[in-house]
Parts: sequence; C-alpha cells; structure tokens
Amino acid sequence: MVAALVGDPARANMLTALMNGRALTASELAQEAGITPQTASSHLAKLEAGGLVEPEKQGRHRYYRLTDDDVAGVLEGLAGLAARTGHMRVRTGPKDPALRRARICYDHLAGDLGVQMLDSLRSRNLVKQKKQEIELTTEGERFLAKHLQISPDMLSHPRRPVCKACLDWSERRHHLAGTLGAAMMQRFAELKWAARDATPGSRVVNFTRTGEKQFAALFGNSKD
Amino acid sequence: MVAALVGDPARANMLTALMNGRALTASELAQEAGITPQTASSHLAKLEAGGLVEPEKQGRHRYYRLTDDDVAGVLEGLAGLAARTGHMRVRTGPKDPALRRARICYDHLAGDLGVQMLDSLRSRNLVKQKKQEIELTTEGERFLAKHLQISPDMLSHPRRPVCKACLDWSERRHHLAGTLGAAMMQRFAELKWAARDATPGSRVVNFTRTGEKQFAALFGNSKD
DNA sequence: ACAATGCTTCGGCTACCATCGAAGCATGAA
DNA sequence: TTCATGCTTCGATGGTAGCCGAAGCATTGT
Repeated sequence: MVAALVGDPARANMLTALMNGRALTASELAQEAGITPQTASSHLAKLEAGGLVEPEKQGRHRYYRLTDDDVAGVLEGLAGLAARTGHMRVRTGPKDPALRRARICYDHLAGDLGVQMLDSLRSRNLVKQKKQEIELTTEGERFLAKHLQISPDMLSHPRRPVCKACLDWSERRHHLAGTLGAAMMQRFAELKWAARDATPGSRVVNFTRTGEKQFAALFGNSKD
Repeated sequence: MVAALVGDPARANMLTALMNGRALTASELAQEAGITPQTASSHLAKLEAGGLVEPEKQGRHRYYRLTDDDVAGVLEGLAGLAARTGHMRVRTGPKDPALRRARICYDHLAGDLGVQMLDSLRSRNLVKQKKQEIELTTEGERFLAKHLQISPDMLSHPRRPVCKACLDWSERRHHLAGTLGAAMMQRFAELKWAARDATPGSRVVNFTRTGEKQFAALFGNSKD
C-alpha cells in the first residue's frame, strides 16, 4: 500500500524534503529524517519499490528524486488534507541561500550559477549534452580559448572525462563537472571572479562584484 | 499524519468501502474490513480525528461517510499510484475465507464466486461491459430464461438499472449488481443452491454441495 | 596498492499499534 | 421496567516494522 509508505514519519520527512523537485543523496535524506544511514537506506529501498522515488547513481552518491509530478501531486493532496486538520508537518526550512547560489561540488561550480552556466553553454551549442554525457564542440573549444584561456590539452586526464553532467544539489538540474568544470572553476578563482568561503569546511563560493559581472556577461541569461 | 491513517489495511478497506459516496454504519464498515466492532470503533475514531470521515448519528446507528470530495480525490490519487506499480493491496481482506468466497453485497452475490460469475457471463457474450455499465445481450436473456427462469420483465425497475458493475472489495474486480444481480441471487436461494449464513448480520453466503456443482456448471471456469 | 567515503545488508532489539475479549453506555423495542 | 441492539472504552496480547551497531560492497582519491 502506497499510503503506508508515506505514513511512516521518517519516510514522510524524506518525501517532504524532495517535494521541491530537487534530488538529494541518501545521506542527506537520512539527515533530513533524523535517522542513521542504514535506516534511511531501508526506507529508500521501500520508497523505490513503491515507485515513489527514483535513484540516480552519481559517483559514490545516490541521488533520489520523486518519480514524477503525479507523486508530487498526491503528496500535495495529502499535505492539504493534513493542513486543514491543523496537523501540519513542520518542515525544516531551506538552508543557506548563499549555498544555493554558488558552491563547490568536489572541484567545480555548483548551485544556481553552476546550472545557469551549463544552460548557457548548451543553448549556444558550445557543448552537446545527451543524458549524462556531455561533449565539447569545436565552437566550445574556441569559446574557452578566447574568453578563459583554456586549451583542450589542459583538459586531458587518464581516467576522468572532460565533461560530465553532475546533478545539482540545490537546483534539480545538471551542472558541469569533469576536468572542464574543474578548470573553469579554477580559472574563475585565478581571475579573482570568485573564491571559496574562508570558513573551514564551507562549500560556499563567493563571487566578487566584477566577477559576478563578467560571469553574467559570459553565461548570463535574459532574466538577469 | 494523514497517510498513516490510510496506510493501515483495515482503515484502507473502510475508506474504500466509502468511496462510492454512501454512508455506512460502523458495523458494516467493520464487516467490510473483516475486523471486530471494537477494533473498527478505534479505527473510526482515528479517521474522524484525522478529518477523513464524518459521523452521523441516527438512532442506534452511527453512519460514517467520507468528509468531502477532496478526501475521495486524494484516495483516488493514492489508488492510482498503487495501481501503476502493481502494488495493489494484497495482504488485506476479511479473515474469514468464507466471506471472501461468497457473500452478500447489498442484495447480490459478491466475493470470488461473484466475480467469477460476471467473468463467465462476459466471456460468453451474455452481457457486454463497458466500464461501469453492463448490458444484457439477447443471448443473455435466452440464457437466463432457460437456466434460471428469469424473464426480462422481472428485472425492470423505475430507478435501478438492470445491470451494474460493482467493485468487489476482496477481489478488486467487478461483480454483477443491479436488478439482475439481485434476481440471480434470489433465484440461487430459491433453488436451494445457496443461503445466507444463519448468523445474524453475517454477509457470508453458504453454497450447498449441489448448489456449488450447478453454479460451477453454469459459471465455472477452466481452473475448477 | 591502501585508505576514505557513501551506501547497503545483516542481526538483534525495542516500541508501537492493531487486534480481540470483556465490560460499560446509549438508544430503541417489548 | 426489562431486554436487545449498536457502539464505545478498557486491558492485555502479539506481530510487525522501525531502528541501530557491525560488517560488507562499491566507488573514489592518494
């Protein structure tokens, strides 16, 4: 029974955390639900078997997201019923907005700006994306050389791909990983466009004022 | 949490029984769920507290109905999610196997045999079913007259349809309702093929040995 | 190669809750 | 009144499922 899946508090917390459409790792969901990873793993297996969530493997992580909008819709309906009896569930609020804006994912740019950047590259045919695989076009190579002084030979690596789609933590969409993603992030730092936050362990990336401008000039969308 | 309320099999059965919009008494709901009145009372109190059902006192009875269409909608949504993963409710049902085998649904035959009967009628083109609507064919009329001495004029009723699909709660498939369903059940009783259980309030229908044979001869499937 | 991280599986423990018997109220009938 | 019916509350029991510690894979980094 599907309702029984949603009925458990721990699972309900996980699902609620996924309601914004973003995908979260198993560990993050465990933390959201306030349970250990083992227990979370068991819950997630059940949710997956019940067709409520879908996993996406990415490196050592397993990202989970709601299967589709139908699931989200039913969950909203349940929340609506719960709300009118005054038994609303208290949701842990969204986290650091700076973290959502721009942060380090391993060694490349993630967050709103990271997703925006890949969007821009894709829409201008500088890269071609097919599911998880991303390929740099010749126009893309010219673009990188011209604006960021990045040459293709800097990007070769024995085991790591040049481009790769990486599921973004805060947005529920992909940003650019791989050696190119790392090289671009490194260049942003060298150009003093951005720098990792001084706080130890923080993943926040702070953009300078000029950095923000330059970044927007290169990758900005019309809405900015 | 609302979902936890729906998650319990017994409560889910009650709610399913109320999905047609009609109000049922606490005892009837207990029978639908295959549990004792005490247990049902506890469940109904929880459902009421959760705002899923509303009681209406009437004499010694307490009628329960779904609070409103929103509740029904959410329940349908949950059923939809359950259906598409094939995770239909399996382990539920009345404890009494006799109740699953054959029972009275209002005034017609339900349970395994009821579903089997409609299956047989449909497969032999004695009736034609389109979703909830069922139509008696001319072959069907001949069949009824020949084997059960039921003539079409016995079935006319100002407001009630001759045939109707009624969702069987233990089988999750349709059985035959309407005036025809009632007439056939009545004929089974008159022919001493079957009789309602003597226990007051029981919905179990007991088939006699000869009745079981005759029924199988008319509506039996290959598996028997 | 080795270590570290993320996640899963396994085994046991525990707590919760559905369940039922028995008794207690309420309503309606004789 | 007295009895019968319908439903609820109380108390005790048992099965189930959530939970975590420890260990086992899988992937990645050094």
